[in-house]
Amino acid sequence: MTSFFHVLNANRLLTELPTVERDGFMAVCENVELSFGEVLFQPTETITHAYFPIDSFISLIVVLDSDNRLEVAMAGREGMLGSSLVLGIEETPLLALVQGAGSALRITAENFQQLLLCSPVLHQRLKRYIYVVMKQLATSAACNHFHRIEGRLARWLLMTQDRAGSDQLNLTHEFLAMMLGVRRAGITLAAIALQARGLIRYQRGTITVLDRLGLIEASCECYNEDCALYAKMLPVL
Amino acid sequence: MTSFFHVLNANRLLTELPTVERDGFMAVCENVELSFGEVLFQPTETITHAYFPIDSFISLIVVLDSDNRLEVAMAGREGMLGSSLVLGIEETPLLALVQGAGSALRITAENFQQLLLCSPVLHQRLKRYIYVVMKQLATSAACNHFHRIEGRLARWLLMTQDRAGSDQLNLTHEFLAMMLGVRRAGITLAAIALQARGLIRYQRGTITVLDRLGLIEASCECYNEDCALYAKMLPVL
DNA sequence: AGCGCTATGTACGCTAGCGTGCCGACGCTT
DNA sequence: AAGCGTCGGCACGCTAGCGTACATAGCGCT
Repeated sequence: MTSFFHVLNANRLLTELPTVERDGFMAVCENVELSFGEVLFQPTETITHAYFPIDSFISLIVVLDSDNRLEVAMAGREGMLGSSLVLGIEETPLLALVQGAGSALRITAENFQQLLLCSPVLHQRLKRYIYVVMKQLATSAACNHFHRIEGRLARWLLMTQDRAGSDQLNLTHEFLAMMLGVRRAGITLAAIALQARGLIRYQRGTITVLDRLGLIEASCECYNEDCALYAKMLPVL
Repeated sequence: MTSFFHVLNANRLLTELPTVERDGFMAVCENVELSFGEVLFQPTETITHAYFPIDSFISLIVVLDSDNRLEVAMAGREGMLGSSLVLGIEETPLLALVQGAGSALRITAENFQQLLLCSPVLHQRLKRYIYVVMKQLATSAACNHFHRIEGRLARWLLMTQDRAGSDQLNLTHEFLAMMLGVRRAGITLAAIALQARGLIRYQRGTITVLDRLGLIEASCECYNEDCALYAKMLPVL
């Protein structure tokens, strides 16, 4: 197995493709480094590229107005950005903000859409991915409405940990407040509660997950359901 | 802003198709009557049919658990049910509840997926529809989180009015409470406020829209944005 | 060592909405 | 005309979370 293949292998949507499809993809993609805070897409902007994160991850955020924004989805190595290209639409409804620096494979919108025409396996897999995202969006709507900050915070930390592949996350309360659409002080209280239960430890912009199972326990059910849905629709082959 | 429904008496996704595609569709679809309260899909159930409402409309509801449910989308003659079939997935994530009785065109999952293979115009239009739904799901998440009951109620009444094609809606506060994921008493207060402003009138299970423009004024911006998005992505040809 | 920026802790009063329960009014049935 | 089930009005205390403000504490920089 070549190291190049290993890199490709790192995005879960691209694993185990037929050789011809993989080669086709590799021929037209490029490796890019994404840095924290980078904005890949602005809402309603035309998409020029699709991204397949390898060890980076990106938050997808609804911007209602300048005061009200809310993260509704996240894409790491299990997903992609620019999925609306799969539907033949060259615009994105959401703000895409790089939340974990790292690398990603990038492909131009045009090449990507060409490629899909002769990559039925990939195409089908990406349609399944869109279905997963739709269900997650719907669940998010209910979760944000009904669940308490503490449970939502726990869920968010778990999702981030999965994508960062590390116990240690660089996050401020301020940033978390923006993601969850709540006050910074609200995050502080929830974080104190989680820390008091020994589930996390944090200091000045770094949060460490100490007890992953306990955190799952503390999170709302939505975390487990998200995982189960992904596993069902996009199993590791 | 005017609503985008009043002109047509057929399903808007099916209008202005090339003759070949329309004939193909008509050959395999059937007309069905949907009655209030009927459940067309249960979450995670296998979909057997796609529906294209004509003068009926259907609520799509996330069921978190027995206490917590929330409407996240609505499909009337501007949309369809079973859009995941367009993605090649034969299951639905949401509860589909008939909210306005009436007729719809129905087509079996198998026929539908066959048909799409030789109906490029329809296929493309339905992919655009999925994009619209995705954006609406994302916006809903933020709207339900940030906006007050009164504004959300106004928005919901407008959306329902558009799809019912009538000023008079048969709705109880109880039902509205379930849709918006709030208390019945919360709806009563919001409804009193809207009535006091002369925007609606209601009485024992019937709500009449008196001042549509005023109601738009009272609703959150999400209503206008939904309309604008649909108009942009799926214009009348 | 001291400065200053930023992250976090905390406290204040306030509001929206919750859960609940009760009552009256409407209107359908008999 | 009476009875009854459903619908809507309302009131109670309660909670989560808001907006705001200010204080402390860690950390990099000079």
